[in-house]
Amino acid sequence: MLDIRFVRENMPIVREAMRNRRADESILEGIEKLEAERRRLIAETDELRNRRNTLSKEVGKRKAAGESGEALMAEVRGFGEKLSALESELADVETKVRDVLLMVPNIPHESVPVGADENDNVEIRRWGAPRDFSFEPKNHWDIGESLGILDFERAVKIAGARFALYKGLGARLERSILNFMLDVHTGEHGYTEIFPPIMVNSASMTGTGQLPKFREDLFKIENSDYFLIPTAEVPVTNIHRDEILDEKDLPVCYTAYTPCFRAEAGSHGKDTRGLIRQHQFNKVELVKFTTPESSCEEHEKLTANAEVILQRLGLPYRVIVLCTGDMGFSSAKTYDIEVWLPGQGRYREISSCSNFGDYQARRAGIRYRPEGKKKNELVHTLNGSGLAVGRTLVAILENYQQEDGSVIIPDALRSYMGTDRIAAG
RNA sequence: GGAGAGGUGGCCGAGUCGGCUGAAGGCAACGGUUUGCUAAACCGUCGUAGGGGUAACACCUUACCCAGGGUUCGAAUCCCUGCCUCUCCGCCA
Repeated sequence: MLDIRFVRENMPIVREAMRNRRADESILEGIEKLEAERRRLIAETDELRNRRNTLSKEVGKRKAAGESGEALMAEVRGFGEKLSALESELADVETKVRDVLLMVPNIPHESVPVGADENDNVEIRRWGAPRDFSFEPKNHWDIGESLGILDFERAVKIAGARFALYKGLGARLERSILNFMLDVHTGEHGYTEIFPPIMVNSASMTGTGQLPKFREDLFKIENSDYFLIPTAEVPVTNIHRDEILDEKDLPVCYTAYTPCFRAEAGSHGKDTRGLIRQHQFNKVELVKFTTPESSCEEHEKLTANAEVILQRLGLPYRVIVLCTGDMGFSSAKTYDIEVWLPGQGRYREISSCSNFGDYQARRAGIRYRPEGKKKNELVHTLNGSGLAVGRTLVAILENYQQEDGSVIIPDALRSYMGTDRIAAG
């Protein structure tokens, strides 16, 4: 959420940001009047309350002095109605202002390229070279099924479309990948491991920005206020909701493995086969809380931390910066890491690393005490996948497939797998 | 699931029969004095948010003692509902 004061004083900037994002500017209609009204009502109610409080104290004094406060009491009695009318009017206006603010996306960082859609994203760098195949590379679902390590048909029977069943070395590969990732991030990159609840309440979903705007993307548990998390970002960022952190503890860096659940509303027909787009998938997430001064630097580091995983696994990838039109709602700047998939002959997203600035922190009330200053300030929050586990498995199957149908296990995973190859039979 | 107890500032903890309590006291923290250094002692500061105000401070004011309602001239203090925590019993992994 943006600061109402910032919005009020910088309307042109806000409007331009929304235009650049292809967001619907019309929700800003009337916000200035509402905000002026809000402040007018605050002044009015405060004034009335002040008079009431003063007179009520006077009643107390008179009673203590043995006099009757009846006359005053009668006078103040009349305040009640006026006051509650004003209060409900104010509450109403405040809700309206807040509702608008919750629908306004973050302002893109100045370094973000302006663009309409994914075609305007800008590639920053590439690592590794796609391998030359002496045969026609297969896609991962064919590889997985013929090796007997992925079973999509039975997953449909058990749950439905967009679910997968991993079996034998397939299940083990998934587990190996996520353990490897966690070991690298905790052991080498200094992140603290978290294993959070994977169902959260609506306050947490609002804190990180999934609610109210993206409800249809979430799975909701019936007869409760619980939602299945779409990413560990939600529970992990909300660890410090409504807290004030010490500057000396910053940056706070967490990594968490969790299953993630997404309704994938509006993506009918996209990636219907294979593991790319599932209702349930595993992800290792990286989350940071930093000072405003260091958030850009920490963003680069976080992205680099995710890249290391691909490098260790020998998977070619590229990093792109999302343009204004393709960025997520709460993000100020996002790098996507895309891994090369020979089966598809193109790069596919495997990680998305975002700097949210103070946008989530304001919603979620996450602040810190700057050393030497009196005033608390909002932290900056960042997160990124480090990485999506299922898609990493896809990339390994496709990049390391052999002509005989077997798959070589990358060196980094062999100790986890207990084998160097997955072969049929 | 049954029966009790409770939710106060960064932490601990007091708040009498509702008024002068934004909240005693302690700890921690910060600034200072003292000290050969450390420790100790002493003095002071020390919640958050909104609005007004200021060049910026100062300052004024409102709200907040789990949340939401209610009673009252006036509520941390009384009543109701919800959420959460703890203890005991039962049950289950």
